[in-house]
Amino acid sequence: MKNIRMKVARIERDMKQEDLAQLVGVTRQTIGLIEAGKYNPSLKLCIAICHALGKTLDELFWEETP
Amino acid sequence: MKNIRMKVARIERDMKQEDLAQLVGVTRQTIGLIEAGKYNPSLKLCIAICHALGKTLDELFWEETP
DNA sequence: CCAATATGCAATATATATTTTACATTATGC
DNA sequence: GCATAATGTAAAATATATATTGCATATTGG
Repeated sequence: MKNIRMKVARIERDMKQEDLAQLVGVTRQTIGLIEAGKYNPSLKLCIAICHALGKTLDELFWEETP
Repeated sequence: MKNIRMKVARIERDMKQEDLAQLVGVTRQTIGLIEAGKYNPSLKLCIAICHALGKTLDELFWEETP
């Protein structure tokens, strides 16, 4: 499922996918695919993205429904 | 780094590593290695573990320090 | 103490996240 | 409209999470 929260948080910070990618040390494609919901990212990467965007795991990646 | 919060949450629920493993659909070894801090689990697995233990991502996996 | 259970640990195999490269499509400013 | 930047997408290669098996060690209950 698409991660719209992550995309919104990124745009709030006026970042391109590539900006975020460089900040967290991955490729632009990886960021795009995570936003598109086509990747199941690693915990470390999730945490790095959160720090880069000033959010927490729950704010960007939590899902209530089991 | 060892994930002591996850281990505590598991023991609070009186679960063995194997119980949790079955609940979230992985191997006992995978749970053990995550608790030992030797794996960088996927987001989906983290969320499944959280649901099984009645916690959220921030409670079990968040790290303040960049 | 003993027996059973739970956990640690290591090697190999497999699945999948991530990279790399390249091109197509979409948005944005002028 | 045009030019440029931003994003989507796809195939092949690589890195790494996870599975499997087996055995060692620790822990717990009797």
